[in-house]
Amino acid sequence: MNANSLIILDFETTGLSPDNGDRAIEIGAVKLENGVVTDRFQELMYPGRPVSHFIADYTGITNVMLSKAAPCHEVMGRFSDFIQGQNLVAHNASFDKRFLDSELKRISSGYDGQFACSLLLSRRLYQTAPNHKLGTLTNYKGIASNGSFHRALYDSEMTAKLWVAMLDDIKQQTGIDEVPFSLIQKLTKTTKANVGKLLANYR
DNA sequence: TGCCAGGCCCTCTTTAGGGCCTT
Repeated sequence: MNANSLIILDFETTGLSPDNGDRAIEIGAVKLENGVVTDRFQELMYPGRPVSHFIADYTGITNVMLSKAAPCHEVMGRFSDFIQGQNLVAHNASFDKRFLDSELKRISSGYDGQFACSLLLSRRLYQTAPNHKLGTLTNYKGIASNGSFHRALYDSEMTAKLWVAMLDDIKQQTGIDEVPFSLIQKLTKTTKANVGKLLANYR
């Protein structure tokens, strides 16, 4: 596993639950190496069924756009190659993990990285934020936004910027130069009340 | 036609319920 890089990803989908037949319609991801975006992945994919008005409104992704896209199995095959050997991050990772697992299972593929969740980390670090939606958090951290939320690549780019800001805050509070993935996992699992103590004792 | 999830996290909790996040 590459310790100095990770993949930040975001799915747009036909709905909330792959167990109910929902499918991915777009995948966006950036590779973050030492805090810098060094690679990108973005593709629409045809899910084999029309998307609802709600999803078209929510994402801006229409059935006409999807009718010209490659089918899910082709896109996910390419994305599987993109993420091999990398740890993974998503905002509310439990959602994206369900769709990643579901779509890769359909093509008998998988991945070897571990997931971290920027939503869970932000709840630990930014306990006074108005809420922990991606758009609110980027605004809260003064991160400039100049694109459309609810598109996969844009959301993954914004999650990457939030991620870098959170790592910078951890570095500042601990004095360490690099934040190991294991510390992220530890922070994500501890109680909110213990975050300050964990960071203060981590040197 | 109508309806659909799941993990986290708090609290008036743990023999439970409801809000927050993601599409």
